[in-house]
Amino acid sequence: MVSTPAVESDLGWALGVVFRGYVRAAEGVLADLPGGPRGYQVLTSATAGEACSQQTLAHRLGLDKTVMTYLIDDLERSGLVERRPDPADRRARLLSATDVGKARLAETTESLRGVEEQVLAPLAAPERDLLRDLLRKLATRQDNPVDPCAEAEPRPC
Amino acid sequence: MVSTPAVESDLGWALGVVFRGYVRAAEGVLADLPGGPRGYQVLTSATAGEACSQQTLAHRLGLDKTVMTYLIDDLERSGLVERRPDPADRRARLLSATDVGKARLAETTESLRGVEEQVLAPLAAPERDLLRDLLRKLATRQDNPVDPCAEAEPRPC
DNA sequence: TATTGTTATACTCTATAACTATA
DNA sequence: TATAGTTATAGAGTATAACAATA
Repeated sequence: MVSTPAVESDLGWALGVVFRGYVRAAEGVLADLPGGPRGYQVLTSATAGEACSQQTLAHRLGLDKTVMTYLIDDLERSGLVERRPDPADRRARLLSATDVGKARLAETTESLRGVEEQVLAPLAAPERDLLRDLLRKLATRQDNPVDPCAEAEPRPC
Repeated sequence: MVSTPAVESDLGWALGVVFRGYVRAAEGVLADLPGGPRGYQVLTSATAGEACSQQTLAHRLGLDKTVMTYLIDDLERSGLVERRPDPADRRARLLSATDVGKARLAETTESLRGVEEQVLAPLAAPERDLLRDLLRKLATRQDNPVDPCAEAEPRPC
């Protein structure tokens, strides 16, 4: 009668287990990257030129703006990203990845592919793709518009 | 060229956004329940009689054993659960939900169903079920065996 | 006056280790 | 000696608020 534990029907429980499992699995790969998983996400955005302002990036990544400051401090100290005043609004900082940062991102991304496959390993291949798609769809729609700078839309960044 | 942000292909990013989204959405419902989302999970397990020992429960829920102590302290102070020494091993505590706790759980579970639907709202109905199934499948397999007490199996709990 | 980013402070959460009681 | 649980302490992580520069 205990064959199907009650917690398992809780979406929050499943999400938590999977999320923690991913973070734990990615720890090895992201350990020496400043900021860990979040540093990786910032570096990704900086490389893709999506870092219009620290604040919009912070919102997109689900972080506090003060955390974003520390995070970028560390990444900049390691020579992975640079920030300079936005000529159009000198209060804001434009974030960009250095060549070193881009190379580092490429390596890390490659390693993370392996981690993701490892985390999703209990599922069959088509299920893995399905889960990826569903999560991405949910994340993008629940979060905010697709355009990274669409919130305060004075210019396309 | 900025139409598909780079972070969005990162499984970790999607998981984080969805997980945080769920936690935020559930906050209202779980605010006055001691321990929040984790208190809810403990209460669920206690009601279902899956709380063979605090330690196995802690592992199942992804918590430290010390955190489990505080969590149960709060739930017990609120009269939702009880713990008493396991007659078969008086070092361990058997956790059970009180009648008040069971009633509270029923209410909360009902409210959470609504929250889950709200979180999954961006998906079509069949996609929602699919995502639930995939997450549960992944969580149960990645976590540990189905039997809640299968780790140290001296007796079936 | 409002906003971006920084800094300083305080608070919460979590992990570590020491302790008790049982085995 | 080893384990379940508790307690105390310390550390990391996080949020709050005050500040500087720019709009």
